[in-house]
Amino acid sequence: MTEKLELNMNAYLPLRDVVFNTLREAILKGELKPGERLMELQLASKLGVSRTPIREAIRMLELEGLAVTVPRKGAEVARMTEKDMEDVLQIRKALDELAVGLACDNLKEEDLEKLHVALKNFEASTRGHDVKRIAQADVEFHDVIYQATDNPKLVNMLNNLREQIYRYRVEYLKNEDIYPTLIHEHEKIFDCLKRKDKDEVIRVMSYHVVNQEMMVKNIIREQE
Amino acid sequence: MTEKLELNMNAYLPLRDVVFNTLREAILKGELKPGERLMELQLASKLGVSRTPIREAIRMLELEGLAVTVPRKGAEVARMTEKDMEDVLQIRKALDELAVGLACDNLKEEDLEKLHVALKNFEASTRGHDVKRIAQADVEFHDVIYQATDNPKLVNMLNNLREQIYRYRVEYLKNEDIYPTLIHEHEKIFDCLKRKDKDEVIRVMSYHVVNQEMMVKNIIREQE
DNA sequence: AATAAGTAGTATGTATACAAAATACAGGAG
DNA sequence: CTCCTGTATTTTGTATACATACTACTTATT
Repeated sequence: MTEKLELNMNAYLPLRDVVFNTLREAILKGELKPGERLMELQLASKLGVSRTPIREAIRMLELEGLAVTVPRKGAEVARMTEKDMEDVLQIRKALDELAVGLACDNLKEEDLEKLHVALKNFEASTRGHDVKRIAQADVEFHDVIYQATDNPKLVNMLNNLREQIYRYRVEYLKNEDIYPTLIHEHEKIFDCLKRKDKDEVIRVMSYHVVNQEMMVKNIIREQE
Repeated sequence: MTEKLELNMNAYLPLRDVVFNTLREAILKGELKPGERLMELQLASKLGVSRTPIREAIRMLELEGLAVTVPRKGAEVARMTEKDMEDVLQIRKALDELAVGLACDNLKEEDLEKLHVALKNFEASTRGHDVKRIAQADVEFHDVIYQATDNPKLVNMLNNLREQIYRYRVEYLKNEDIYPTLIHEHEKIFDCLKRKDKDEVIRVMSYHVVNQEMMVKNIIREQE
């Protein structure tokens, strides 16, 4: 039969998505710096594709807030001022509170276990010095909560907001002094969820995000 | 899809943006119905442009949540289930609460005046029978609040969320019985903002959105 | 009659060609 | 020296061509 051949072809992704993911990664990792121009021809030759998928990927980055384009001038990696960061974190605070509240209502026993694993995993990661791994472990902890909201649109928006501050988060995670605080806050969130104490978990999450905001703002101020 | 779909070429804008706006309007107005396919060639010939700007516009609609594309199959106007609507309104409730709280902190005297004008304007519009005008007046009332948040990103997200339920909102606004309630709620919001009673205005706004949610859900249930 | 294979037609994915606008720079006028 | 301007170059905007996958219909086989 010809069945298996078709299965192999299923692994196929449109180039625009491959390009989109590649550029997004590069921006988040800081390989493409804020303000850097995204020139279609240059990117096309660098990635070995034509301009068409590049252009479509840029349109997508644009709506994700990772790129800004000026008509007839082109696109560049979005710059972030302190004000932009405040705006993003203000929204993120509201949505993280919503998410953790929903999670508190919905969490199953198995979710709590996953959360506990993620918690321990984060704690362990801070004993190493691999900042990316720490950031990843933190993402995974919060992801368990996001998934429990049973609201895909909300998950999507929270991931997007997280993306927008990722560059700066990695910076502040280099400061090892904050690890104990972060771990403690994660533990408190976990405890509240276990006890189904909705009001309290929202309060803790709120504090957790505000803390982040101050850290990130310090980073930005230093960079300027 | 036999409507005309004409482009407004007056503005000096890249065609992708013109096409994007045109298609978005058509979807919101219901000229393009949920589930309807968005075929590039067909749209291109109908709008008198090539496929390129159409494709880029579709990528943008996709990230706005107004279109869904399946690789190698094409795009279609996003369908909305009752669950999707719940999800959107859950988020909207959280962000509207945030917005009205911020507005309460920031509102200047002139903003209050603008809000009062919008309030009266809405009231007046309900005495006519032009549903679109009523919807527009409602949008303008809430826009004054959004603008006062001084958070462009939040404004953007709220506008996007509003877009996603616009089709159904216009439906429920056809029910004239609800006008007094809506007017009363708007008045309460205005009064609270005038008195700078932040806690209360958030409570009222929350109620306002929950009310909408129930109405919209009824509409969807009727349609199924 | 039902199903499978083959085939024509259609739609999307990608590349490239051409047009128009923006930018950079050189040279000349004041 | 500064500013303006014209031209060359670069870059984006748009259209089109070609390749490939999908759809639907027809035909053949059981």
